[in-house]
Amino acid sequence: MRLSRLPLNTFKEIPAEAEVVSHQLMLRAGLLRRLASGLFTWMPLGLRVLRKVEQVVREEMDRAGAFELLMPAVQPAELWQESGRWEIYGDLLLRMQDRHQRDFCFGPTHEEVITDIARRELKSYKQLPVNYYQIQTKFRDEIRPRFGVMRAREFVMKDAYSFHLDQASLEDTYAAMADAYARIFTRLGLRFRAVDADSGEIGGARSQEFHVLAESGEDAIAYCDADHFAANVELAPAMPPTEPRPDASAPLKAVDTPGVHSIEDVARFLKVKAQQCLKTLVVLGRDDQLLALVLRGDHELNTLKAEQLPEVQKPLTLASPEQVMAAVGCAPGSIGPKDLAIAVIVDHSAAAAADMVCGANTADQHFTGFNWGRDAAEPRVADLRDIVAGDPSPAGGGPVNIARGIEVGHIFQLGDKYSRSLQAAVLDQNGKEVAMTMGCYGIGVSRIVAAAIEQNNDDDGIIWPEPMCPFHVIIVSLNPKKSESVTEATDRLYEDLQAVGLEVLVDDRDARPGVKFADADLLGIPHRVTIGERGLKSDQVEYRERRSGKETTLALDAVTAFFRDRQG
RNA sequence: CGGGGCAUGGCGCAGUCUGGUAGCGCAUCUGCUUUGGGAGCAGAGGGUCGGCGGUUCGAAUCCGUCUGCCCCGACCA
Repeated sequence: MRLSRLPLNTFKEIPAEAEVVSHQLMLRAGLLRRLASGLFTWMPLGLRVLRKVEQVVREEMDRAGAFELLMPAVQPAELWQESGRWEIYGDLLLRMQDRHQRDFCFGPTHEEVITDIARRELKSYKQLPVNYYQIQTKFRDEIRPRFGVMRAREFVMKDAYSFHLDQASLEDTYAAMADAYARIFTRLGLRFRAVDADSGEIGGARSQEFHVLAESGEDAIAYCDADHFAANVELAPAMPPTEPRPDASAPLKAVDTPGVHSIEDVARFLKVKAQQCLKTLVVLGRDDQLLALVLRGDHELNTLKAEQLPEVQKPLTLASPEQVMAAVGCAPGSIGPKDLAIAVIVDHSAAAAADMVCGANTADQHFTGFNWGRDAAEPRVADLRDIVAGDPSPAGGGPVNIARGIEVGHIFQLGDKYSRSLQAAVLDQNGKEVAMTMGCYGIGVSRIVAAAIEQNNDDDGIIWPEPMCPFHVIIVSLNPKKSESVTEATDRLYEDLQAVGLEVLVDDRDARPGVKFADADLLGIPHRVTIGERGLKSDQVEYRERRSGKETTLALDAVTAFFRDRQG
């Protein structure tokens, strides 16, 4: 492709609307343009990247034995009513009517449609298992689209759905998909991690997320390299301390703490560490009874874990200050477990600590030297907190680390949720009708592009992993208008490199060298060959690798061989 | 949906408080010079100042209202 023909607009300045680096760079490099909130046009160079990702995904899905099909983006309401999700899905579902006032939606996902296909096409256990997939545009009317294509409303997703006679068969395909996903992200040249995950709204037994590791990631992942443990922090169990609780050594003492409420304030005021404090959170329980959850001051409440408790109302809701005042007689900032009028559940770590600081259930007072068993009954304990770096791995391999990641894939064992509601059944060996068991497997194709940039960029721009670069090589032609020899050498190299299978972008624009170098860096093309009159005098050109910035001089005649050897 | 912010040529912004004939940088076009890391000079084009209403002799500026967008929280590929 010749840049002199491609209307490419790059920006020096960062567009005000872009918060994260991938969004900024995609706009600056002219890969992406915004149409409306959460809606984007993939410009020619951006689309090339998207297509490459699609192709890797497609090849690995095919290799794993899945069959590609393409379902409609627009879906009739009847199917969604049948599954019960027409009501449940809420405003995330973009609804519309046709000219006959019949209800439709723009598909945010395709369980209903694929299950409809399955119940029509699959009649016998002999046809199972089968795994269908598509690469297609979804629409989810997100409350707050952001980060460009990372969380767009319209986005490209690979979604696969497998159908099975039994759980064992599902587990085989699930494992094959986990394997295929690992191959996909490896092939794309991304640093990633597969983690145990919450199955969320979709429901079902097992689920794993695939995260591209990046500082800017929205999710926190706990992992331990020694034992291969990896889980979303949402889900990672925090192990109870193995050390027994130290004996009480300090007397219980009430101290005045005027205007001191948050753990941070309390710790500073009393000159103790946050981990010497108890944090008491009051939440709504079942039957609207209030319930106190107690954590160590340096720990965070884990919503999912709290919601697992039978006493806790789901979704987890913090009690209002008024409710707290009415139930225990003081404001939320002064609550502690001693003589508390409501039920108390304590995190393992908080229960294993002695001589703690906690609220005194009286305005502007805290206790120091609080001890379980002495100052309050031995509490009911549970795992209530987020795992933190340094906690022991649940798999026993040593301390965990915390990394940040961008979720780009998610695989689920669905079970029979949809096959039951939509009555997708086959006849088994005994001629008996059984609901099929399902799995579903998603990859955010367009999100991968943004995630790759988040993981691979520097001050000068994007650094594409080679498997997803829009072009392998950019030839920067210096002052082609002025120099016949430069133009000739450029054209010849352009042909030669393409002939050995490379995708080549030629910067033959009538622009100054600095502009071309800056754009080449911004675009993130992995390899750059600079042809200028100066070097040509001795038949030499310059090669520069984008990622390392390393430059070498090559003989013009040797460039093609250089790349051919590199390709191996 | 709750909280905060913004809306002025394609992009980034000033001007708004204190009403008085819309400006800067980048980009674009022309010419000359320049040409190995985002050139210089000279000139040019391009804006109903988000929409609607109001106040005023006069509104980008004040008031009201609507819309769009961005950021922070609960969901997700």
